[in-house]
Amino acid sequence: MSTADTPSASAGRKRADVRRNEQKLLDAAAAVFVRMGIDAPVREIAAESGLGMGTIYRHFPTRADLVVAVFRHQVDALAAAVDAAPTAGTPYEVLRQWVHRFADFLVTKHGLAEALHSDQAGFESLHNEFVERLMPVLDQLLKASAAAGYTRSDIRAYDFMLAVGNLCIGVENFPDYQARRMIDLLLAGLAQTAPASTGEEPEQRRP
Amino acid sequence: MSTADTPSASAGRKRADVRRNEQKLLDAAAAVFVRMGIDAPVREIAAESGLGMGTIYRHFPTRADLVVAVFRHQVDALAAAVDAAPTAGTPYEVLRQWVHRFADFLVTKHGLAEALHSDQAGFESLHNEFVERLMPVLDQLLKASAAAGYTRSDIRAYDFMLAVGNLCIGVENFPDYQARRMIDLLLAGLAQTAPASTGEEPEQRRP
Amino acid sequence: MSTADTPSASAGRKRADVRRNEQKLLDAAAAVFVRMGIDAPVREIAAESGLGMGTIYRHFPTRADLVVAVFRHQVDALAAAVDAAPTAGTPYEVLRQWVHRFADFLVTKHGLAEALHSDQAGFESLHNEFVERLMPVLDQLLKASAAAGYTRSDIRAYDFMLAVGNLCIGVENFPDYQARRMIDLLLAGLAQTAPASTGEEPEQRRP
Amino acid sequence: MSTADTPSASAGRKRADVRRNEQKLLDAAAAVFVRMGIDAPVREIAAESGLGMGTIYRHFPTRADLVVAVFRHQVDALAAAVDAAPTAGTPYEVLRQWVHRFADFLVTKHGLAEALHSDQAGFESLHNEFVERLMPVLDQLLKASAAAGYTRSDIRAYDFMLAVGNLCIGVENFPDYQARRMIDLLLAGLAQTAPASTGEEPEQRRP
DNA sequence: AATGAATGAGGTTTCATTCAT
DNA sequence: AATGAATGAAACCTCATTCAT
Repeated sequence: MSTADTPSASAGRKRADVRRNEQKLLDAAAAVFVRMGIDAPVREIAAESGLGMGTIYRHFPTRADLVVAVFRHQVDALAAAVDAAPTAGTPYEVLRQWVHRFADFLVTKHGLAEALHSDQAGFESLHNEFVERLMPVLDQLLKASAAAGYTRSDIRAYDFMLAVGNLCIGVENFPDYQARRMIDLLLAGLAQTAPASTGEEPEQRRP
Repeated sequence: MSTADTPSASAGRKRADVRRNEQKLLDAAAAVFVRMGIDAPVREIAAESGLGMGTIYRHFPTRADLVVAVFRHQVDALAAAVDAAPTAGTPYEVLRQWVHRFADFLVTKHGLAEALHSDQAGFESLHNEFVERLMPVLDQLLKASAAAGYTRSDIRAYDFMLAVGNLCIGVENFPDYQARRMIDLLLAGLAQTAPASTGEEPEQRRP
Repeated sequence: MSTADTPSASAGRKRADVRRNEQKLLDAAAAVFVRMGIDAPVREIAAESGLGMGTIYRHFPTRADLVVAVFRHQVDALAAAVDAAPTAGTPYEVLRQWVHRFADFLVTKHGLAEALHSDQAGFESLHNEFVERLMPVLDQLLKASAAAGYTRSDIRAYDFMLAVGNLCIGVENFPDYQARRMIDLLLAGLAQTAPASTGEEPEQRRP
Repeated sequence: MSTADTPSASAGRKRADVRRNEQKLLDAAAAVFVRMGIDAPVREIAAESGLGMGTIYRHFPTRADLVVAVFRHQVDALAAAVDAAPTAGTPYEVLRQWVHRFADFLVTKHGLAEALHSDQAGFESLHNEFVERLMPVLDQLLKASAAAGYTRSDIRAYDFMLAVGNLCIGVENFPDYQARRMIDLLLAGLAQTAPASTGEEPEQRRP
């Protein structure tokens, strides 16, 4: 009666603990992933989190579950970013900014870009998660830009997304590699639409 | 001059055996790398080659040594290709063809593109090998194309090489991913030189 | 007199709950034992019962306690069977029927016969339970049959009980094994008493 | 030439070592099986043998392989025993002696009798090994005894063998259990053939 | 009294690497 | 020089059991 669904002191407390532990795990995993890559030993994550190994298995039966969970937040944010942005510029510029934000995300998570394309069994779900959440967003951006005549319309969001992801690989291991420039190059290639054919487009593109 | 380094009859014979074994190992490793990836168990390679594991370690103390050796031949061929090619087209076309040949090479070697950017200790030498052998070639091609006005001149061969390599990652695991189109996009970005600023360039570019 | 030990209304209610839970546990355990054997994970039983694991430990601190409790009912029934039976035949026939009923019991409980002779620490109590409850019964049957001249009198109930139990082992894993025939063989061996000592017995035995 | 197939010093030595190690493993496993049962940790056996765990897996990939190997010798001896014995008595007596020797074997190997009927995956091979090697022998003994009129002819060697094996279970855990007497009881049951038909047999049986 | 999250010992298995022959 | 047996560290995963709520 009284305890309806108000998180009562006792029931609520327990749930809070559990959630806190899950957060600890996610934080620890994120840290360890940065330090040792996505294949880090479970024990390492357990140690980092201060929790037991069994707890990890309870929360995330599969390594992929953990990886997906670790990054879900940021993937969500990324997916939401496109709506939040107050259309700061041309569709092409919006696209460009989002792509770089995507790259930011990948680059700051050591091993994430690599894991995205891993052939390791069990990482399909990670790949899928990204594709399902982000590809629609990117697709929308690409279509808008193409519709406005800024970019080619024959590039698939899937390919483009993976390509950007791939270009981020190795940034940390080879500090001399300038992934950003390559991403810009790819974006430039996108912009190089069948240009001078009519001559009107340029004005359209650069008003 | 040529045979000068043949020691004695017996020693020479030995050397032939050794060299034959080395070749066996390289062939076996190449086959296994295709089958199981670049991280295949040493024992697997030993079995494939018909030789003992100890022999592998004698010849190639480090896994990277073996990997480098396995691909050196093809790297050499790639490096030589640029001279051999009878300038079949514009510098940009030559560049384009070489880049795709490079991609061919990476894509057909399961796991090679990945290994190139691996952070696994011991794979720097593989990276270095590629950089040392191929970057000069690519640099030359880029410079030629830029000098002829086809492409931007502010792109470093190092970045471009790694970028192309990166774009090849995942081809086998995600068959839907069309790496070639993305490589072409990158090349297109390269071509999109500082464009309509003067208006003369276009003629220069497509004579 | 009878309800004298009911404490207070509230406490009594509690007790009812507790008893109900205990029954749930016993039912669940019985089901799980059949499904997964006597060593089934505690969690499995908890899940089956709808109760928590801690509750199991409260009621049955030791696995053996649970096992014993699960089967106590049927052990009791078996112990009682001898009185209930309206002496349907010769003492030997009564003995034989009881032995087969005992075998029925063991065979239908997956893993019970095995557990009875397990060296796993903690199963002594199971063994003891069986010995304490059933051996007296069997002893009585054996003595009656021997006294009537049907069977040897030099066989201990303890040995015989364990032997019958043992003969039931493997019935499920090796469907070709015909435990019943072997039990009958054992019973036949029992009947082969030191024969013609007096001369009257034989007629009595095989009329 | 000279090294034909004579176990040369170098080649022969290695092989000898390997064999010696295998023997060490078998001895160690036998000891550990006695001490801790047939499910003893691999590490324990490794420790006992003074060899590494990997060596065990090399020699005996499966636990069952090891178990079978440990007991093969004695199984062989048991299988051979029937021929070696200089027919010391009636067929029934020969049968009886062999059965007891079989029991000796099982009883002295802690956990063997249990393992023979284990439902643990992977022990089928142990069961099979026993059945294949020993059942024919027992079958022959049973048939001989039956043919000479000493015993019933309707008992299958398979059942009888398993029964004897079963009766040995628990000898060590329950020192009060007299398995031998039960085996004799089973044998007695076997002998109690449809006797009184002629009346001569009894004399024949107990001269 | 009940719950079930957390713990971590314990067992398994794989493979890179060494080294005696 | 070649061999491959041996080693053992590492990683995985499962549950019995405890204990805070």
